[in-house]
Amino acid sequence: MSPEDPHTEASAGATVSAGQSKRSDAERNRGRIIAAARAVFGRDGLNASMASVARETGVGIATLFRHFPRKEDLLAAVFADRMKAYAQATEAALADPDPWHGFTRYIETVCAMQAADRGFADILTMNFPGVPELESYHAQAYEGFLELIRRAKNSGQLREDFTSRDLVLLLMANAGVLSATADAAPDAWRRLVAWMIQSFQAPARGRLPDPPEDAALYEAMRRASRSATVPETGKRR
Amino acid sequence: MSPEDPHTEASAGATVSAGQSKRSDAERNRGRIIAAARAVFGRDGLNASMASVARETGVGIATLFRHFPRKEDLLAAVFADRMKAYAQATEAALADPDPWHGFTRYIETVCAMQAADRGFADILTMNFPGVPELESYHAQAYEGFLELIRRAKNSGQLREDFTSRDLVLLLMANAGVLSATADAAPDAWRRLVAWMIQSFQAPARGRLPDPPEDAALYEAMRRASRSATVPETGKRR
DNA sequence: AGCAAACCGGAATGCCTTATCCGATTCTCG
DNA sequence: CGAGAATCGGATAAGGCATTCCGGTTTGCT
Repeated sequence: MSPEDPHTEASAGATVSAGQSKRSDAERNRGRIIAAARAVFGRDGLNASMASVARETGVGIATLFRHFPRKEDLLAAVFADRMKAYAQATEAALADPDPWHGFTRYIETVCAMQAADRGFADILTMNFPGVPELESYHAQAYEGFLELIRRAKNSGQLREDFTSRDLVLLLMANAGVLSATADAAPDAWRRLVAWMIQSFQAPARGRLPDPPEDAALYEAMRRASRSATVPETGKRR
Repeated sequence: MSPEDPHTEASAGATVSAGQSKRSDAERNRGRIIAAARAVFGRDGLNASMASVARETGVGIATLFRHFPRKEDLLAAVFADRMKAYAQATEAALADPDPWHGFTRYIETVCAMQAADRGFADILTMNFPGVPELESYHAQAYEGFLELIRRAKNSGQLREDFTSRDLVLLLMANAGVLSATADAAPDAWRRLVAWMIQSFQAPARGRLPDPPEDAALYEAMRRASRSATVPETGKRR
């Protein structure tokens, strides 16, 4: 198979069983919705409204919600292929003969994916416990990244105290820079990433505070995903 | 008084000369509102609702809006003293005999202020062109930081290619980490800051992409402040 | 060609936000 | 201690959001 050419493939069969049992106009609209949503979320970020997606597609609101009953479902359909690319990026990086170069190129690639798609930037710092399409790729990418770390450390070029949680930290930091700079300074993120990568390089320049616990980070990402789909109804106390 | 034009006098009194000419209960309420708002914005971030501030204070919505006609005005009153502390932190850092230590401690202090107050974390990555209380402190802090950079570079411990825009970048990145981790991993930001500071230290480990233009960063911060006060009404095109 | 089921779009619901109106209360000064 | 004006607070407006309802239209099968 040729795994390149993700676009046409993904938009056609975004979910596995979406294939047949629909009427042709419904099938066509589903594809158009996903394409339009990709553009809208990529431009305006994850909290672009469902109405704006419907408008961009040229269909009514009801049509949108019939195909994707909750906003979460649309997000899953739109970002499934990006998550797939995200997971596959580790394989490409592992194929690099130079462990350190593979490691840095992976980080740059992932952060560039965030920069290219403001919605995806947010998605990467979230977990969607009810959406296996996104979660499984997330786990898969995590596995690959662990191997990347192991190789880079063995080569002596990655600091020993680097952990996988540091990537999550960088993704969150990068999302912050991207959402703050947006179109006004679209390349600012590159400088942040460069600062961080140079710091990751061995030898260590000093001690670091302990990274956050895995469980704590997971909890943080889970909360973020809740407040992103449900519009900020959180009044605690 | 002329009923035709009630707001010029009112806004002047609310912002500049908040001292005397009010009734005692109004004066007392003003103080209580600011205290409550400080707590609410610190806990929930900048987009906590005005209603929640009124509830926390124990006053009606109208009272809140009479004292602070726009949300922006309340933000200015609440964060003026933090901005002052932010500006004064450069003086403390300049008093440090060790230029590098003063530089790093300043960065840690500022990022700690972000972590201690989620509202302030956002404020620092924004500009409020219509609010001199915030803007002037911003400018003052900027001046002090330039001097800090000069000293640290002269001592040979700060990389020559560091610029003041890198602090803005770090503040944006830190805001991203803080808003993503929140209570779930409240110390995660310390690790990000440590990574960055170690990278700032001379000698340079490699080249960096150019920092964003000053004008571009300013524009980005200005936009952020607009979308923070006005609730996301931005429909361009 | 006909006809039912599936699908469509827009109007409507309910909850949120910032901001304003107006009748009731409370402070202040004589 | 008694007006009168400043201040209070709940109801209300205006608009954004995700989501649902319903009458009209299109499709596909016979």
